[in-house]
Amino acid sequence: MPERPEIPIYRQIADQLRAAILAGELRDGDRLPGENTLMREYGIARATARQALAVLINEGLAVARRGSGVYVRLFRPIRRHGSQRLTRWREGEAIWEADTRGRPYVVDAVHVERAEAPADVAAVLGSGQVWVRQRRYSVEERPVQLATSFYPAALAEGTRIAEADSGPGGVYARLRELGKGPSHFTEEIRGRMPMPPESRMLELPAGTPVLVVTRLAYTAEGEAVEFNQMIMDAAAYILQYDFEA
Amino acid sequence: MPERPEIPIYRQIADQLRAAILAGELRDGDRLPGENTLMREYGIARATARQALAVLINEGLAVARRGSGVYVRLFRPIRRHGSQRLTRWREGEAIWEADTRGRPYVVDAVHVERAEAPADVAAVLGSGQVWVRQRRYSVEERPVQLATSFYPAALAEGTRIAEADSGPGGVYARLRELGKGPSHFTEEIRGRMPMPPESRMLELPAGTPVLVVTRLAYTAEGEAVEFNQMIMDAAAYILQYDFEA
DNA sequence: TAGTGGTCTAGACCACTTT
DNA sequence: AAGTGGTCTAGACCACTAA
Repeated sequence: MPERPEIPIYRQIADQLRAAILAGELRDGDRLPGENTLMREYGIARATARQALAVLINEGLAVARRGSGVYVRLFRPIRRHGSQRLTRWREGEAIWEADTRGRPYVVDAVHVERAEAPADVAAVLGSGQVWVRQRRYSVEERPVQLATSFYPAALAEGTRIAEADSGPGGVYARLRELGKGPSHFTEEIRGRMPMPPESRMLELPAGTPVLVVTRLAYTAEGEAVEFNQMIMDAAAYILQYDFEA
Repeated sequence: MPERPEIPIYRQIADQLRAAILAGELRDGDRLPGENTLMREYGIARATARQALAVLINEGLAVARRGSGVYVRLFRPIRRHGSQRLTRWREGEAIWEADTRGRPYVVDAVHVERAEAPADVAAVLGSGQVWVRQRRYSVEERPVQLATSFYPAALAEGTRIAEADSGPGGVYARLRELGKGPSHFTEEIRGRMPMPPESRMLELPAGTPVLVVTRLAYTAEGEAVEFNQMIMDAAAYILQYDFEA
């Protein structure tokens, strides 16, 4: 086995399995050799076999199903257009429709409340009191995004922005009715591993990072009217931005 | 110890340590309790203590240094602007701490060659033969990005695009001289765990995802002149895009 | 030299899935 | 009932770091 004894056994095994996956010998959903198989085949201890499989699981290339086996992971991303998608809100259509292109989607875990803004949010919105809208998006039964939006309380108070159902056209339509329609946006994107609550809400298998998109929306006058933070299953998304030189 | 026996011991320990990190009790660079400490303190076996620490390491919250200990991880990102036209919208609004000013990039691992294009590249550039430019960027001694650019061979042949040093102003200046200056860009962003070669080149600790940015550059006439794929240490970058409704 | 993390063995019991 | 992954114990030897 130790063709290259300087490389740990569990890494050699992981490398072989990864190569098989990337070469297409093992496809999406295929079953990988399990712990017992690896123990027999390579003459190693249980923990070592687990370690090899853990490498692939932590790379997001495989998922473990208790009582069943370890399987090659699927990747069917949603394409999200950053620069073009927001042009359609004027027509009263929910922004989310643009992303899924007719694929069925579900919004749940909706939670709307008035609260004191975290320091970073307050600094941007210039308002200590905010209305907070939280929700979760799922596509084809699979949760893919958690979103939390903040709006200055002075703006949202008494409007449907402060209700669970924000009405036709969503929050942006309400803002426009207030003469505060968003016209400029900035989006910041970071990548990191999920925290446990995010992992739970998005039902993420080990080895899946999240994309954190923070969007700020401004009126034409430069007033910040929305702070929106989205936590996305990185395996579920491709973000696309178009711009000119 | 088992306040909630349904939660595995190693998770309970990891949760306590994570809470201490997020609460600021343990700061960037601080040493976490090591394996031996956890074994004594919780009366657990070695493997269990390792498992607890592995959770934090895989979340990117900690890094292990052999022979030394496990430490809380630093996060000092670089802010990368995808579209810089709307700079007035970002003054005084940096949400996440980022230090971009005056930090020079060092470029190494430069490799330029003529090759046959991969299928996806060929489909975009409309050219099977391409010149490939690879390089690595580092900031403050730390490698942060790998980049691979493809140019149609018919365009690059005989120009400095096909040389290691592309000359003043870089490749884009050469393209302009050819009357093929890029004027429209699209960038696609994905997040995933790194493959071993990427991990090695970027010297990534376990638990750090990468951001994969694929940029396509088009002339004003709509001709694709560059396919550029960047692999970025996700802990080192914030990507920012500005746009209007 | 003492302590640390990295790798590995050889067991064990459990919950869960599949047959 | 058999097989699977999830958790855990109790050891071992090693390479590396720091005092």
